[in-house]
Amino acid sequence: MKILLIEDEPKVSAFIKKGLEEQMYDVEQAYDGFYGAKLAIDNEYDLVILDVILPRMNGVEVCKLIRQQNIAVPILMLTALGSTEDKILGLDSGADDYLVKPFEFQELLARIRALTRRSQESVGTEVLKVADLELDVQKKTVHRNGVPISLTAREFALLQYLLRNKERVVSRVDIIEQVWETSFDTGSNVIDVYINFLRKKIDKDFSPKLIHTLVGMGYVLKEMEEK
Amino acid sequence: MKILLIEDEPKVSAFIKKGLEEQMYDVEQAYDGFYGAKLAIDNEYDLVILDVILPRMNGVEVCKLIRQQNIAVPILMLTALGSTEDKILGLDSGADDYLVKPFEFQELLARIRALTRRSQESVGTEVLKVADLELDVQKKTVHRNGVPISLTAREFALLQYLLRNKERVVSRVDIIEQVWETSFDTGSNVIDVYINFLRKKIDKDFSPKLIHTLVGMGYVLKEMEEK
DNA sequence: CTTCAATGAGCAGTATTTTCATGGTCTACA
DNA sequence: TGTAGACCATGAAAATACTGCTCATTGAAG
Repeated sequence: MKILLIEDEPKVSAFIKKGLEEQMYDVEQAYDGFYGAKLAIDNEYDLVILDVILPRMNGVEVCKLIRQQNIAVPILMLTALGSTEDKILGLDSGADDYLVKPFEFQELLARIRALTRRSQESVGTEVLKVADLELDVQKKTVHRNGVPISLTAREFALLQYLLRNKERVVSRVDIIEQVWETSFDTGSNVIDVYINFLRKKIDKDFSPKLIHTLVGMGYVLKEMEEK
Repeated sequence: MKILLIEDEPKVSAFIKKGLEEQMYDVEQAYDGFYGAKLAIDNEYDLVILDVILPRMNGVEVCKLIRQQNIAVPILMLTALGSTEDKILGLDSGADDYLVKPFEFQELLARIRALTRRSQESVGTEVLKVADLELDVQKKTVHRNGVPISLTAREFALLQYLLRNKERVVSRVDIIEQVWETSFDTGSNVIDVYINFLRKKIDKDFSPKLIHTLVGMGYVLKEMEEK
């Protein structure tokens, strides 16, 4: 569990770091807002603890910047500024929790547990399902009705995307952007071809069919009640 | 945004409810822990606000019970118990935040925003309705009186436009511009034809009729009281 | 060198979109 | 009350767009 601690006061930072490390957290430190933001954006942390009053860039700005980069890491603001106004400012800039100094270390730990609980849950075996089709994201295996099915990397990525959006129609543009990670329209029919591959492997010998075409709209993965 | 408020003190509950409703939240109330837990488990809320001291089942128990059911709804504990020990107990029972009474209402609102931010971000499920007709923008599905109806892309776009302007007369020019995305008047009657297609699929086998012609003006989608 | 994933091109078949022609309905006005 | 003209509904056919699938080529991995 990696935590980024952005706090300019060396003694406070060291104290928190020590306390967290006793709980087996892996702590990295930043001593100013700008560098802290850079670390948060370039690395993957499980939590950011963020002081508000910081040199070079204040905590609220750091928070906004991180969120602007579309990074969803939990952020806990930790500061001496205890007015309701400050709290609102902090929370509305994208922080998930706001704790006022001085605080009891046990409370900080409890709040850290609450914030990191969700991401911990998801670690482990993520299995996507629809009807009798199962896809294990970590193991990279796919089964339909218990029968193992082997897919290529691209096929797997496509199926995974369809599963994450099951019941929802996804357009070719969505697929190209998310699975192929290009938005450049090559006028190609790769997607059609791959949908075809998946159909052969996943739908051909089974029923009900799960991959459906909506002409002019895209594809859906679902058990169809209609038609 | 639906919030479940579990609080036994009627005056406090009413006060919070009123304040939340002013912010356009949809609030349901429970006055004891057992009933509150039942509501939280049987329904889908965007947030649960949970008092700790409650009749029949205390807040910590409620929280544990909800989490045992594998329900990930954000839970905000709101209580007079302000000791660090109480906070830890609350947060570790599965709550996401813990606010001590008395509190400033603005802080509660900010914390609610922080807790609900994530679920809002997630792919919103936008459903347009009129009478017993429902259209899911993402899933691209249409139901009337629970019966699934399949539409082509153009039909869907037209119906979606009518739904977004339900109760309001839209002219042929509006439709051509918004749905066909051309303003060039081709002197064609495509729109009439498509209205006809929609009528067959949506109004033919149902009642009341929803698509109405206003001669010389255009079309409306609404439940007609008159005529 | 062989194998196989990845992709583009082409074409046939199908579904959708649009046009066209016909007939109906409503309204204004003599 | 009758009728012309504007407006609308609808079936069918034509035009078009879209999709499924095969095949050939490329390029990377082993």
